[in-house]
Amino acid sequence: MAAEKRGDGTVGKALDVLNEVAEIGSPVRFSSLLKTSKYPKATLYRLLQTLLNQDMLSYNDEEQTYKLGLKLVRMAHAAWLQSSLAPIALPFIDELSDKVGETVHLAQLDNGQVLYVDKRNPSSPIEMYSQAGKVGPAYCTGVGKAMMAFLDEESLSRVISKQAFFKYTDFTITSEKALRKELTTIKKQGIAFDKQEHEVKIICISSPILSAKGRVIGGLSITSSIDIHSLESLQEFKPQLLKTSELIGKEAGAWNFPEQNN
Amino acid sequence: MAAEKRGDGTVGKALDVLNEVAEIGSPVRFSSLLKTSKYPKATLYRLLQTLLNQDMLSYNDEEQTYKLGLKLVRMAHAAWLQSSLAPIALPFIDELSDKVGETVHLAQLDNGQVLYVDKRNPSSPIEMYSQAGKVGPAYCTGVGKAMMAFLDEESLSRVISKQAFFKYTDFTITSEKALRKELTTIKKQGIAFDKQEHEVKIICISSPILSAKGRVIGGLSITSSIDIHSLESLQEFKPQLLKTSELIGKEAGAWNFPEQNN
DNA sequence: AACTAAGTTCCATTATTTGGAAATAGGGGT
DNA sequence: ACCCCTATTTCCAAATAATGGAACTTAGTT
Repeated sequence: MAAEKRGDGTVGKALDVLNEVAEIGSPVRFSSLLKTSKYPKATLYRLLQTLLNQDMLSYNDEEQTYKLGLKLVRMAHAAWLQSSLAPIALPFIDELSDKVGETVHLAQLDNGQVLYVDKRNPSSPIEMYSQAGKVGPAYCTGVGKAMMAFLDEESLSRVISKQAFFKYTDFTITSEKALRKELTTIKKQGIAFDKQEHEVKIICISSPILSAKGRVIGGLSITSSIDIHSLESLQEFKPQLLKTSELIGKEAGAWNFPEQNN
Repeated sequence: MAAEKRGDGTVGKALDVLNEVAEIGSPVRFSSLLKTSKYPKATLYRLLQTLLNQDMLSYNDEEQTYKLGLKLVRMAHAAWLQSSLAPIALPFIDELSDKVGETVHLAQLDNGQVLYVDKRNPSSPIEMYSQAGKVGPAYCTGVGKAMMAFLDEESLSRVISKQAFFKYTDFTITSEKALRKELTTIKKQGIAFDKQEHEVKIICISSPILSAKGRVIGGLSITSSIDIHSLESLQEFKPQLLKTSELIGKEAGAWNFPEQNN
């Protein structure tokens, strides 16, 4: 037995299709989905109809395209409230961002990737769309490395196996060996840096958020650009960053926030 | 024809269960769900397992509780990007919020309710998902009334039939008749006010966002409290509010934003 | 009108879901 | 330790829903 891979009957298939639409990221036509999809025409068609009925997708008559439905936005609000660290961490992040005057990110590990669940940007609002819900690579971001460094070996291997090691910049770590070495250093120092590994000019200092039992429940970072800060000057935020992470970890414990196992 | 009720096979049932968990808003035990649910024990159990497998739900071993999964947060980001007015409206809202220095909300009608898809709060920093994804009543909010006022009769009846007419404050409109009268005035003036109808002390001025063909695609509001503004002083924002709404409507047209039919 | 590509429906076959009932796991309490 | 009560999980034959190849419809082209 062992349905090792995916596949919970029809529901699994439907969510699969939903994911495909999500990943494409823009309105898609039926025929376009059909080309990628592993499901036969009639099946795919019916799955799409069902998802439409359920408001998980919306359909544009004129363009004949499908896209994700607003119902998801609605549900996600509930999910964010009840499943992310964000509501718990909120006051601490506000305070940290006020004090340091830089962009602060709160993230969690989700399926080997970094899922940003909150963000504070004290200065300008413009830049990008909201970060909550956005995902990024774990192996080349500050929060990602900070969280990985404190995983137990089993979880770590699982997460590492999901890394793409794509070379975003000249500084991106592109091998498991180099990554593991870096993680050892990070664990020793309690702090991770992103040295322009994901985006040119963007650097950050980051720490894991640990539960009372020492398990990783999230990550916190202060981000800046090399036009404003050097790695050394980011260092100065270390005490405040660690303090905030610790406070969030404590608070999470008080709220029974689950120890995850990604 | 007309599958009047709900029910797209198993997928529908699974999403139903997901909704139930979402609506409860906090981690739930199996037995607790079972009491509310229309599905028999074994069925409910398997649906929950499937949703767990798919990361739509997460399970807390110690507490034996289910809650919404992070996958939803992730998907919602994609949904927000591709299905809401927010990305299109972003620059216009930034500008409006800068100019007026007050809280600005962007909303859409979703299933008879107001779904907030973006928010700017010039004073305190952005707390993204704390508002995006939030829903509110249509009959007693500025954006809700502004949008309703410009619906065609068919859509309007549908939306009105979904209103609860709960009396939140002394000023809440609690009958269809009174609401329809108010909507007529709003349509004439092109602007709606929330006169503490939803929350005491909170007032707002609001306008619909219309497509080129005059169909409602969203709503925009400037919110304040009676401690700071009177209705008369909110009036002063009318030209800017209308202008911004118009610009967003135009831009949406350029991007082929679909005319919805709520 | 004939051709083509895209989208939709049909329906006999097959695979999944169903749900009552029984088994199992967890607590207390005595 | 034992029993009892409750909550959760598993089983399995019957019932139902999903499947997908093929046929059909629609819209756009030559």
